[in-house]
Amino acid sequence: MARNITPRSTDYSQWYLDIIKAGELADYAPVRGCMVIRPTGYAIWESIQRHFDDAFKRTGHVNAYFPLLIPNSFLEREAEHVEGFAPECAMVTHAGGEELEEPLAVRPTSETVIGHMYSKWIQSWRDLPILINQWCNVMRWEKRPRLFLRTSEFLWQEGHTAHATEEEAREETLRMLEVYRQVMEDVLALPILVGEKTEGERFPGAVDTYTCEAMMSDTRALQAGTSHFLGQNFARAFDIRFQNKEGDLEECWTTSWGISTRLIGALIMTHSDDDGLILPPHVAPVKVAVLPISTDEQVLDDVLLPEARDITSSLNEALGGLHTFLDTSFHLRPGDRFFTHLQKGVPLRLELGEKDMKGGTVRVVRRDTGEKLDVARDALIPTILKLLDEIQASLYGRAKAFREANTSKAATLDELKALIAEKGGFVETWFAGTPDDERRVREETGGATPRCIPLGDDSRGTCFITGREGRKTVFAKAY
RNA sequence: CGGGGCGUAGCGCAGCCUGGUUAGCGCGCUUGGUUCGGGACCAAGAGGUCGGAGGUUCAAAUCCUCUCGCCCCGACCA
Repeated sequence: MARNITPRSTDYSQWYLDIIKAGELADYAPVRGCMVIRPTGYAIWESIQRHFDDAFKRTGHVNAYFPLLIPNSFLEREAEHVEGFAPECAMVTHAGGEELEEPLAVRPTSETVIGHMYSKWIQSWRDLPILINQWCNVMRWEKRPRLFLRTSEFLWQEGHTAHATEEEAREETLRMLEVYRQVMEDVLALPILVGEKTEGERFPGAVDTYTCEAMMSDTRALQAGTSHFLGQNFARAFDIRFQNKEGDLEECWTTSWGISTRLIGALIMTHSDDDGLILPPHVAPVKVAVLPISTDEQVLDDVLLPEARDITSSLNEALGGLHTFLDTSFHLRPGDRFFTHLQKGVPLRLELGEKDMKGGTVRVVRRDTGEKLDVARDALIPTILKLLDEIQASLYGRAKAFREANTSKAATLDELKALIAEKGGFVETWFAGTPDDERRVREETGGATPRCIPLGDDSRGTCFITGREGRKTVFAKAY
């Protein structure tokens, strides 16, 4: 049988779905727009969770859990928030065989319930800050679902913090943005453009929204994570007040920030090739697959398997976890066994056969380059550690070079239109427009939206729409 | 919600226009054999109320009506 993945150049959507299918990552669920995350995909999510959760803990956050069902009246308390989320809320109207007095929303995000609880928990300046994170599922009834990128139900993490001062809340917003950037770059090997959202792209109810933007291998942008400075909007709506040192009542300043299973989609669309997924070693649940190869059962039992077990356990020890998979599917032929791991993105494959045993070597194959190395058994463990680091760095470097090659500049709307139509990718502009201008650009360019105003760049120039002085703004078509 | 397309075996499809024995093909699956270091081959099997309901007809996967569901492209969005 020939390859079962549509080439990326032929049909990107199909390619993406094929990789998910071939890698056994996820399926559509019986309910429209919902997905089933299969064990292979879920292991990736657990790995992502672990890395982010560690980073949250290091920055002083703790985990908690808030309810799935939110009274509709809660959502209505913040005007922009309800306007933004009402259209995509799933509502529970009946329970216990009766119609409910008040419909309950299946949480699309938890600012409201958490705000409600914070107002009870916070009395004094001594209660602040509150730094809580929640790992949970949310539901947004999207018009057009796409596995991992936009499913009706998805898994995510939402951090919600409350602070005594604006300055502290703003610091928190940017701190978590930086935490996101670091984990995404160092662990997921995703080059990230961090910046501020324009007015039209802001989170409903936020004062400022910051974002991590990544570029997929079809040059479209993907919003990989966001961090919001909510000002006192939710504190006002939910009465989150505290008494300061002087004895006066003040409203809190709150933040929220989130990443989701969408990151799995980002991994797929950044690193995969036409053979399947390629996982950066730091996030890969299985970093090394060990395949003893022989048709001789005696040789397998007496020589290869003991050796493979030995390699597996020393590797697990060296890697500090169960990251090595000993493949004993001997009912399959070698080619089939190779492709299983290839499609699932395992960074390194070790082949151990009689030839290798005689030569005192192990065949090591890199997933990212296909390069094959015969490594001396004595040097195996350190070589693998080194190779994993190399793969990690190489995947990041490759993606970053790709992003840079697909980033350009436009000074006028016509230039932007031409670039979006012909080249795609990120286009840097000067922009000072309103949400109406954003809509206009979107229509005129066939879908380009402002992705962000990059952080740490205070340069100014003439806005390509209004002619006023504008900030550097990156436009792109986004998922 | 607008525009397109599709429902036939676990998956992917052909057959439909022009109705006619027992509904086919590829992959996968089962069994046996030969293979086995980058997706094997041979042989024998299992597996279908042709999305659903109604109608036309001697006869419907095929024609007609209604209905349900799914996918793609837009608008909306992490």
